[in-house]
Amino acid sequence: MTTDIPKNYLPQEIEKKWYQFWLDRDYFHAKDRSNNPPFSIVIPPPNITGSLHTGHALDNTLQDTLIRWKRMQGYNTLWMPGTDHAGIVTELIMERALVEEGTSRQEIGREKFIDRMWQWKDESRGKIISQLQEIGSSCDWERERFTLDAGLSKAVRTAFVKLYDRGLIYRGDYMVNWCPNCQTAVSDLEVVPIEIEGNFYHIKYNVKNSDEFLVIATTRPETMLGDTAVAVHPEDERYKHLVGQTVILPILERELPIIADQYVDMDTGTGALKVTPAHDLNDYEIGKRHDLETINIFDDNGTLNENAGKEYVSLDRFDCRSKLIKDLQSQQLLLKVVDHLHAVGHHDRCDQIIEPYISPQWYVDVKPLAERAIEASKTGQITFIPDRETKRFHQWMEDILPWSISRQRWWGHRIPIWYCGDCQALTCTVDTPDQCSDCNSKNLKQDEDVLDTWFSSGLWPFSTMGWPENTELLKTFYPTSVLVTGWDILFFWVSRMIMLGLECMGHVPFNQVYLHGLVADEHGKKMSKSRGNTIDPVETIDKYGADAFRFAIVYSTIPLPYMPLPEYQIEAGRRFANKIWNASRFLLMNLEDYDPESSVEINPQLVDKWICSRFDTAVQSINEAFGQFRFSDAAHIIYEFMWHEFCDWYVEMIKQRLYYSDDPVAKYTAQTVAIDILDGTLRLLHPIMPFLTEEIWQQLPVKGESITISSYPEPNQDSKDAEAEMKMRVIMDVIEEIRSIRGEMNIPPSTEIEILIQAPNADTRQILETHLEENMRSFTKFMKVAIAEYQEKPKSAATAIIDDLIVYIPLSDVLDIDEEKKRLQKKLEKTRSELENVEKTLANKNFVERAPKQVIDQKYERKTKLESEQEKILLNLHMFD
RNA sequence: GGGCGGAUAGCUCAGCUGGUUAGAGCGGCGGCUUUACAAGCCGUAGGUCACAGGUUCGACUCCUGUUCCGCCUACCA
Repeated sequence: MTTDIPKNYLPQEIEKKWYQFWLDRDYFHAKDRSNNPPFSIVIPPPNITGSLHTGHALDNTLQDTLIRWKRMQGYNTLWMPGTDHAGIVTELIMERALVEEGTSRQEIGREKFIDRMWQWKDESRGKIISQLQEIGSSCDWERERFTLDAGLSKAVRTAFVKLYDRGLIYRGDYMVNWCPNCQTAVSDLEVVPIEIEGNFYHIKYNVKNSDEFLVIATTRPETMLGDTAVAVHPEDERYKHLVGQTVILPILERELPIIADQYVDMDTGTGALKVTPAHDLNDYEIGKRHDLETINIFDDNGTLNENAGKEYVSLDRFDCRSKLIKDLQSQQLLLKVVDHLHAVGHHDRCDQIIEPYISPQWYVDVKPLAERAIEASKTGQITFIPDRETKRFHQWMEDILPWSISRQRWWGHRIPIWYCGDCQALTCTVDTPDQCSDCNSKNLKQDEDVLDTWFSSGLWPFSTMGWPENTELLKTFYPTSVLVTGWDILFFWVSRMIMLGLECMGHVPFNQVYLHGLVADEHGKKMSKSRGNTIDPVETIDKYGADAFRFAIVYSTIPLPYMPLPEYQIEAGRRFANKIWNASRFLLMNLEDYDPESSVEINPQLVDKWICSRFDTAVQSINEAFGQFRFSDAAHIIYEFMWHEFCDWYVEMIKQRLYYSDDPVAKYTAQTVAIDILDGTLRLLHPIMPFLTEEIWQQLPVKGESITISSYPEPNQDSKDAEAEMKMRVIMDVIEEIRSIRGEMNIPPSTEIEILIQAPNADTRQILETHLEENMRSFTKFMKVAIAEYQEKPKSAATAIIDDLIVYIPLSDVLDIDEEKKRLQKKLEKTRSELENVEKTLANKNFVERAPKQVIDQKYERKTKLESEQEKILLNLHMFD
């Protein structure tokens, strides 16, 4: 047999071709208006930080799968793509580059720095988009957006002004999480507590005009330079008498009041607490209660300022700590140092230790927005999948704190607030004002800060569709259908979109939120660069092909927080692709005389009816699985059907008709059904493996321009054929038993055997007589099959028992009698133990009285079958005696 | 401190609202150059379903408790 179709599937040559084909035909472009129902997803915009990782591949594969599925179902689908400017992270990358060039952002200035950022954005964006295309993402590229685009910037200003006018945005001096490295405030969510092995430094504070002293235990001795009090618990007998007195702060010799406050825990440390209102959130609260002075001892970059005293000014905070410890030691004021394990906040973008720091910042009072968000979830306007995320969402929303939105950075949306140099009034408008809204002065200066990146991404579901204009696109696609993203950004992003969507649009931004797990390695450990267990998507696609990668991803997407994606799974994806390729190759090679236009009436045989029935079951379960976001299940079902039903059984069984049949209708029927099922299976699979399915589909004798816009299979009750499935079960059982004997008896496939079957039941006999022989030829070489109501057992034969059937395979001299005995003995044991269980159950009065009739009937049936089998096995075993 | 999830074959996971013999992928072992596929085909071995109770005629499945593992959240210096 000759063919020009390669023996192995070679994805590299195929993927680019079809992606371009799809783009050229504009298949991914959504219509602004359509009679078809809408289905829309906005992409979680990747940060323009360089390139994509496996997490992105996962996220976008799932979105593409859903979009392609819905597109094929006839929906007007919009997958809105784009990228995020990602403020701080991207700036850090640029700053590193500048340092390498021997300069810095301060040196080149704000304007030039921003220019450089835009250049970087163009490069990075291009790389990201091409990677998204490599994995096959069917985004509507004509609508691609970037968070700093003019349109989106207008949306940001509009949203800001709206919130400001409602009084929900305010500015003030508060204690924030300050990153001395990035020199900006960061949000609570960006601070990750990391356990570190620190120390408790026990420091002696002498009481003024007394011989007494207090011992203070602290993990951060350098902050003592900003101490303005010492606090004890009001009921602490050890210290009660000292309250109201004064201690002398070591080194600076400042006088500090001893105060009593409920906050102090008597059992922690020494029970005496140094109070540094400027550098600790709790101390800040104590300070407010007791009207204490607030002394800031740090500069923006984490070095000590002049308030720290001459000895320490300009030192880095950790150098200061070391020096201070030495100085205290030399003055005998450091009593002891104890190991102490405690959690310290680190900035998740740069890993530096966060400093609590008082500074002027802008805030959104999100409490009222959060209440609406909770309401939207409780009333079912928005649902989370998996359901456990709903609770997480509620908990966080209920305890929400004001959102600090100003960042002391340059790359981002500058806050639309202008300060008047004359009357000090604030002007907040969407369009850049040319005069003060209060006194009309032209002496205006815009706020230097930019907004938190999440502020602009929070508007993404509608800013990308043209808001604040009331566009056709918004009317058609807002609220979007589903948001697909990792559970780790539920608070960062999803929650903000929900709040801002409700506020700006009056509706939730999406009806469903599917939160997938994070990609892990084969041992369930999260993939991370520091662990060195990452998989590079580009390399993976080069090596295995995009479809194999996608299949592995969908197959692995389980509803757990971490999902293993081992390399062997991607290999399995490649093998699956190759299997489909070859099955298709085989069918295509057998279509030389096939005329799809033929008027010949097909005449389906048992296997044809069977595969159609099985296909229908697959169609039904896959549609259900996708509808419930059970991605792994969908992939399993299609894999099982394609490989183990279509390839292993159906294709094998029709070989007879394709190769040897002299009945043209029989052959034509096999071709027609095979092509039909292959066509349907490819369409089922297309959302998961778009390239391979398109390549094959284009070669099939089926009508249509592209599988991408063909229809997705729907369940069809008419295809269900329980009788065909039952009959095929009998045939398959017999074939499997024969194969098992061949395997265990080591009979080479080339050896022809004789098969004798005893089938006392007339119906079963009929099935075997009609269908066995023709369907068995592809599976085993035999010279003769004899089916009868009763068969005399040949002298030395291997025996298989299936229900009331006995299959004999005479093996005159080759039969290993001991092996055969062992085989039967094993089967007997299995049958006997199960039979005992069934008998025990049926002997139980309570069972017979209370169990449903259906279950009881099943048990009786099972019992009959087992008894029949046992009896026959025993009979055959006795023949050896 | 509060909350969530997990514990099933050597590894990673399925097993839905309790009901025949607990499955898959990968791996193991044995056999096949069968003309679609060795990235394949056939056969086969592995599990007292973490532990202890309870509900039930019946529990991997439901309930309670215990032990591990992972995660989220929280201001204990």
